[in-house]
Amino acid sequence: MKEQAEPAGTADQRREQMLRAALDVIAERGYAETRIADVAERAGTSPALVIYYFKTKDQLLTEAIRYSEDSWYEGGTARMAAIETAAGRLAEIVAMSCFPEADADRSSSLLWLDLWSQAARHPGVASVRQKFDERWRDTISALVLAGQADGEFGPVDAADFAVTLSALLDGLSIQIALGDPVVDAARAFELCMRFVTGQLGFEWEPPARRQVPGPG
Amino acid sequence: MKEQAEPAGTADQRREQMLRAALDVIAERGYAETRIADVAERAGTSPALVIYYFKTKDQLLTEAIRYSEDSWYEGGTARMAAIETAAGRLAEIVAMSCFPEADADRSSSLLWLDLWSQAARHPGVASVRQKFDERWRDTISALVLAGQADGEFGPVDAADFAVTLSALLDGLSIQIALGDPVVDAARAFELCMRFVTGQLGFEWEPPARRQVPGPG
DNA sequence: AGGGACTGACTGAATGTTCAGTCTAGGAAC
DNA sequence: GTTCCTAGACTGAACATTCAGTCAGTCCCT
Repeated sequence: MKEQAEPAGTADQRREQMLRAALDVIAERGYAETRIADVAERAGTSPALVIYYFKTKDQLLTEAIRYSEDSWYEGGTARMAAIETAAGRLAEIVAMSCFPEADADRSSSLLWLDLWSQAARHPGVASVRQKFDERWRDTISALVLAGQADGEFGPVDAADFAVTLSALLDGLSIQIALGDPVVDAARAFELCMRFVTGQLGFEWEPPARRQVPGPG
Repeated sequence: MKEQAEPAGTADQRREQMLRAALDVIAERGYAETRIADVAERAGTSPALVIYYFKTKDQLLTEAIRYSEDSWYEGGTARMAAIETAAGRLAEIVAMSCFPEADADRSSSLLWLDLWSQAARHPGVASVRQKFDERWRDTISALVLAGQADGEFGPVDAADFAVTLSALLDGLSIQIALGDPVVDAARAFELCMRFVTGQLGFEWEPPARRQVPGPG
């Protein structure tokens, strides 16, 4: 038995280890600049083994992105399930996009920029994004319908609202990810919540559990 | 004398010709996959000449992006100058983002995806984006103030509105650029105008000059 | 003649992928 | 219990290609 950095474990663990390593490197160097050798080094193995698990570099990176998006989404929905009101869950959705560093996988927003630009040319990445966006909009839409059924929200077209809100969140994420001096996470959150409450016609007070920027 | 595709002309013309060629290639292959040889071929010259004009590949691509953004912005503002009402000018702003193909430089929205992802790592590109966004938000903000002075628009914080609208436009541009089946240009335009009119409190009727999708 | 525009032929480094094996665990045969 | 065998995990060393950037020199205009 040889002692590696990690006990190596099963093949599935190895795969996941490599996916995480790939995400680390993508966050640091960007999708296009990520080399197999980097991923291998980060995972404590050789480039050959990386190719052994994922046939090509493209496949590795595409799977890594899917992995990241899935765990980001799952983490969020798990957190949402613990919230009582539809308004609170909607606030959580907005917070997920505005405060990415609060998540287990930090720097998901930087990853999105690469996801979008790669989706333009790589069909594999495009389908990841497509499914991800669809799921995301469906989540918002279902949440609106639930809130309307409860009488929390006013009447708006749920599908239209979902498209608009997700676009707004994407746009704000860009500014946050790129560190725009005018649009930091706190302001993005506030502006977004203002839009949401205005559209759906409800008042929102911070649940005092999650830290929210004080009044300006 | 050998006949090239173009008579070559002055050095400045050559530069611009190369910048245009670079934009063509970036649109086709993406920023990261763009090779000097591609640009040279498209411009009808040799790779060596491209390096002769732009010292490095980075410089070529960065300048190309700046060139594209500038001409997109200038084209838009020129068109806006011909519009009487603030509401009409605001509609033009929204249209600029939603119908990029109508512009001289098509496919500017695909370029944005690369711009954002490259801005995350390349300081040169980052500053292009930074200045571009600032100018864009200032334009919106000034327009809102003008409309308020004319009594066309209701009272909203111009700066907040500019941040929100520009983010919304960015987000919708992503969907349009990537050909999302749920969000085409017409729907994006309609949703965006609904947001704008709702926030600023004015009615908007298509000026009948620019083609706008008829009612559903 | 001289200088700027321009080129073909190179080079050197980077890097994805292949390949020919090595090592280990575990099961079957005896 | 020992031996043999196999499949899968894993590796070091190469291979093949791609591509940015260099250079020595040519052509043309003034």
